[in-house]
Amino acid sequence: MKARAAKTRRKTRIQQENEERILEAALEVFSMHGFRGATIDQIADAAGMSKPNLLYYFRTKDAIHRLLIEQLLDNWLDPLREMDPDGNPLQEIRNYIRRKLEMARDFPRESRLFANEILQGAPRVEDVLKGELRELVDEKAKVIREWGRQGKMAKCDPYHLIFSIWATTQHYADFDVQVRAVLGEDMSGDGRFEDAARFLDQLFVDGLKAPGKN
Amino acid sequence: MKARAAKTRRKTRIQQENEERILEAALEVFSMHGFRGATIDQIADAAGMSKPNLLYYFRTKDAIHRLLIEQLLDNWLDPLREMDPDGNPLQEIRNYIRRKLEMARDFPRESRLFANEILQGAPRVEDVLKGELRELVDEKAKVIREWGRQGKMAKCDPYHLIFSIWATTQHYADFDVQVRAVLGEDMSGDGRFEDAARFLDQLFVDGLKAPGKN
DNA sequence: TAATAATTTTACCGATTGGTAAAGATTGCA
DNA sequence: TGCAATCTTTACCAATCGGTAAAATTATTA
Repeated sequence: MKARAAKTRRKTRIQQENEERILEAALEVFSMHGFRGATIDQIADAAGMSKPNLLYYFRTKDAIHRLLIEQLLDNWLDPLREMDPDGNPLQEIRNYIRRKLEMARDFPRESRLFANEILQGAPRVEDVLKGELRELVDEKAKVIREWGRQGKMAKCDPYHLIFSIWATTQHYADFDVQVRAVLGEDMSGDGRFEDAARFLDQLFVDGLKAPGKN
Repeated sequence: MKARAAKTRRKTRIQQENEERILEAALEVFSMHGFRGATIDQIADAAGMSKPNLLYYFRTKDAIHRLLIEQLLDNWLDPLREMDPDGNPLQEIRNYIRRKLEMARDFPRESRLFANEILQGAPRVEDVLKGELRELVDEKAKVIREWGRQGKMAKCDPYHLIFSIWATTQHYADFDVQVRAVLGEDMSGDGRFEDAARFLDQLFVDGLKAPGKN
């Protein structure tokens, strides 16, 4: 522990700055090409430094990726954690959807980094998925089921509800290229976002059947 | 044209078999690692042949990928094409959802191949997205809007409706690892599929508000 | 300001990448 | 059966991959 303490000494100003630049560049590259498709040269290029210089701060490509994923997972589950068992069910779900949608808008690269990781078999996050994530979802699933039992919202499969919220919101980050191709580039990002938010609100609350018919 | 005709002569039995084996292997590898993350050696390995032998049938890595994407797009849009303007709106939408869900179940690698491509900026399918895909979606969006206008279903943004159908259904193929991690490996694929189908039916038709309340 | 620590550059390494040349083996057919 | 067309293997290539060694430079501090 003493020996380690010497290694864990305070970070230099330069170290601080360069690690940030590297992580920023790596997020850009990894989110675009996935782990195997990304190269250290690309990241170094995007960070505006030489490859050996980059490797002075992170000893391996894997180390950069690992840290990025770690930081990502820290924030990723927050919106779900915030879902309040004592709140108004429909309002809680609507809030959750909106928060997830905001994250897709504000952190699309993080979303794609995660999507790439899952899509390619999640070799580096499997334990988190089966541990932390699963526990949190189990917990919130119980809450949602209880809401249904109490007649505060429709009874439904809470797991698939959560999946469908993840899917619909993250879609706007992960499939951004497709969304833009279909809607046209000219529509502003904010307009798209507001339209999406309005639609998802409607879908998750009322569904699509003709109004007035029950 | 005459000169080309000579090249387009009938395929040998061996050629037929080997091209199939290669495409099958390539689908496996590309869908797992994306274009840049996949290597010819991996594909050749999976196809049980040497790299130069593989390159006898496909002259470049790109050519294999291109053909796979081409074949994929042929089938991918069929369910949407089949949506009948003269059918019962809600039933047509439910059918569309089910067909897409079946595709996610039966062709998960194709779904992931496409997802990888879009996620990584869609460099090889941009023209299809902005052309064929966009036109089809525009056409069906008009149909859905008309359904709303006639009071046969709720008025809603048809584009975001289509996005949300794509997102929710493809999620089960693209994020399979995550879905399994949360639901547990033990649940059979069929059970998962039926649960998902039932939930999506409920969501898209009735939404989540408590039944009886309008 | 001198010495020490931190940072950057230059030059490189072996392994792997996508792809080729050409000789050898196999196949189908007259 | 012979022979041309098809197929497969062996041996390679230049470029790029992730990563290292060590000298040269810059920043920090006693």
